[in-house]
Amino acid sequence: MTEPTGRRERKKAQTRQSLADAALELFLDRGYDQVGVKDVADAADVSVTTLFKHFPSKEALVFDQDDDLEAALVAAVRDRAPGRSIPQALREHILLARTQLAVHATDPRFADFTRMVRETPALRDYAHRMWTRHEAALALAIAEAVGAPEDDLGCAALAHFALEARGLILRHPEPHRAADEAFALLEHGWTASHPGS
Amino acid sequence: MTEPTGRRERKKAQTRQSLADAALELFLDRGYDQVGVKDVADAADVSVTTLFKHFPSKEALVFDQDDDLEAALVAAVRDRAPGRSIPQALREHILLARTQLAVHATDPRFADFTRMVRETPALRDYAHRMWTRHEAALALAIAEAVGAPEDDLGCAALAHFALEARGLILRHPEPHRAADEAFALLEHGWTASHPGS
DNA sequence: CTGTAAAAGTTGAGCCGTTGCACTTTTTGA
DNA sequence: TCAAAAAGTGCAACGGCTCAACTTTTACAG
Repeated sequence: MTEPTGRRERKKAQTRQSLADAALELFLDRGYDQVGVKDVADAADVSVTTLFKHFPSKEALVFDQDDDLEAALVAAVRDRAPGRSIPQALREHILLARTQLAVHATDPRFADFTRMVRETPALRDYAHRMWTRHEAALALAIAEAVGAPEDDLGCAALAHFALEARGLILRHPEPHRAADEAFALLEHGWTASHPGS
Repeated sequence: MTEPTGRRERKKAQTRQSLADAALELFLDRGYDQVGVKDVADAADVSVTTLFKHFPSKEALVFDQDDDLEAALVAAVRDRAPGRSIPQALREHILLARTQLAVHATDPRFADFTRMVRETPALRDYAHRMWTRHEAALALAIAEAVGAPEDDLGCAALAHFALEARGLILRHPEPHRAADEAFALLEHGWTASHPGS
């Protein structure tokens, strides 16, 4: 009984799912700021306190756990195609992962969802924090990839800028072009001091 | 009577000052999160409603108006010493302005103040927003300085990264070294596509 | 099975920052 | 002198979030 532990966790997961579903439904329908946590709790037929036992904040109702995010980020650097520079690998990863932290990327209303996140300050900031939280891990991965000391400032700077580039990219009407330009800048600055790819 | 308008504005300014002083005192004494707006209002002998007539939020009690900030930022680019690159000018400006958005830079407890801002998430985020709010203006100033179109992506990227570099710099134990490294990266990436300084 | 104690879940009351409203007082300028 | 503007006040309320207490469910010993 180590993995699919009992019938209890199932109910718990179900309640959690009901909350996430109700929240997405209401938020997309009326707008994030026009829906209170009480509305979500009522729609899922639980109390507000119960809601906060499942999700640490109102914003978290919309995002899934970010555990994989860090691993994927580190892997993008470590397992990059041979000959590909680290900034290039990061540009690619960020453009791809852009659509991956949603609750359900397969939902037909996915476009509405991303628009809501982009236009709601609270959600935008929350998503941004989910990324920057892994800055230290990314800096370490970069340092390992180039054989630099683990607290190397150049690696820390690249990690910082690469993650912050996301904000610039997402709010631009042509994300792909913005990414190219932003990472071209990092690419040149980076290879100047790290000749090896 | 255009400038030192009457005795009324004096009282208003005085009330405002009382609030800022009381807030700083209490925050440094007990810690930002351990003091409620009610405590500050009581200490300044006004009602909570009045407090919010003077300051738009609890965080704003600690920072002065940021009107000059944008002008100084633009000026740092426009009036930089001849031969000095834009990234270099920005590095210098950010290192200098680092200590300038406080209420009273002359206060003997200034070190405690900066430490509090650095360690209190709400204040750290607020200060960060004060900076990034002027990103568009900075991007425009850069574009003008190099004769690029006003929506040039490279200029926007440099503006974005330069302002975001602040976070990296402030949390590092040796801000000066961190600034050198971060802006060296930007410098190389920037001059690669903008040969003229 | 049964009894029991920990764990999980739930609840209502309440804190904190913030806003709106109705009202009094002060200042200003005609 | 009078009226309009502005500053201040108290109160009630809202939204996000937490706490202490209570009820259910599960796990396990006998």
